[in-house]
Amino acid sequence: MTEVSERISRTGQRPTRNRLAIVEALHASPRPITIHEILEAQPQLAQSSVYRNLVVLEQARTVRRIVTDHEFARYELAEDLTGHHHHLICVECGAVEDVAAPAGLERSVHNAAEQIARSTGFRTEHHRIDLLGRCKQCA
Amino acid sequence: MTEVSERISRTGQRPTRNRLAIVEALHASPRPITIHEILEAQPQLAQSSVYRNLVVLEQARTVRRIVTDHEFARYELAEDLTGHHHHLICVECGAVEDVAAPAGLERSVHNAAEQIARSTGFRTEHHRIDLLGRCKQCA
DNA sequence: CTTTCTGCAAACGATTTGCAGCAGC
DNA sequence: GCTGCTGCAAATCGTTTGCAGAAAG
Repeated sequence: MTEVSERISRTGQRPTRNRLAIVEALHASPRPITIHEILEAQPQLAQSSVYRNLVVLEQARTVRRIVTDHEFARYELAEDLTGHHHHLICVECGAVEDVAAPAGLERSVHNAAEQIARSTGFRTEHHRIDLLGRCKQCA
Repeated sequence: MTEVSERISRTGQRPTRNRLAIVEALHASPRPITIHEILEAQPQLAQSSVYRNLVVLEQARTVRRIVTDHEFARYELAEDLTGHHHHLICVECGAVEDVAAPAGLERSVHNAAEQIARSTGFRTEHHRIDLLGRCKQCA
C-alpha cells in the first residue's frame, strides 16, 4: 500500500483517501471488478471521482483496465502488484475470474512473440490470454 | 459467400444486399475493421443499418465482434470461415493485425483449458490471445 | 496560499431504437 | 399482402468534463 502511495506521488499526484479507497476495493477482490462494484464497496465515493481516479491510478501503473465484451469496463491492480495471471470470462453472465498462468503456456507465448517480432517487426510488451466459455453456474 | 447466405437464412433472416455488402467489406480486409471503415468501403450503407446488421450477422455466426482498449469496436468474419488466428494490437495507435496461431501455442492453451476445467468447473469454448505492443510504425 | 481534488450536473459519443416507408418472399 | 428491412432522427447510457468549493502540502 505504501508502494501504491509512492507510485502515485511519483507521478506528481497526491495519494488521497479516495484514491486509496479505490485501491482497497480492488485489493479486496480476487477478480477484476466494475465501477459499480467499487461504489458498492466504498459508497462514500462519488461516481465521477472513481472514473477520474482510476485514470490517475492507471497512469501511476497501479491499476489496469480490462475490456471484455460485456457492457462495463472492469479494473484490477497492476500485475506487478498481484502476479501475472489470465482471465476466465463467462459468455453467458459476463463474470470474470482470475486464473494463474501455467508455466508451459507462458513459455509458448514468449516463443511465439519472438518469432512474430522477427517476421513482422511487432514489439510485444504484454500479452493477454482469455478463456471464453461458461462458468460453473451457467454451464 | 453462399455459405454466408445460408447461415443467415438458417436463422430466419434474409441475406439482403446490405448484409452481403458488409460481409464483402470484412472479407476484403486482412484484419478486423471498424464500423467507420466498413462505411468507407461501402458508402451506400446507412450507419444504423451497419450496426443492426452486424448484430444479425453475429447471431448467424458469420461475424465476430472484437473489443480492444481503443474507442471503437472492430469486426471480422467468423473463424470457421477464415481460420483460427490471434491479434497483434498496437498500444500506441490502436491498429490490429491478424497473426496465425503457432501450433505449439495452441497445444499449450488446450492443455491449460483442460486443467482449468478440472480444477474450477469452467467450460472453455474459445480462447483469445492478444499480443500488445508497438507496431513497426510506432516502435 | 497555491495547487490539486472533489462532487455535482451537464456534455459527449458510440451504439441502439422508434417509426414510417420500402423490399423480399 | 405480409413480414422483415431500411434510413432517418431521436434516445440511451457508460463515461468524460466544466466549474466552484474543499483539502493537501
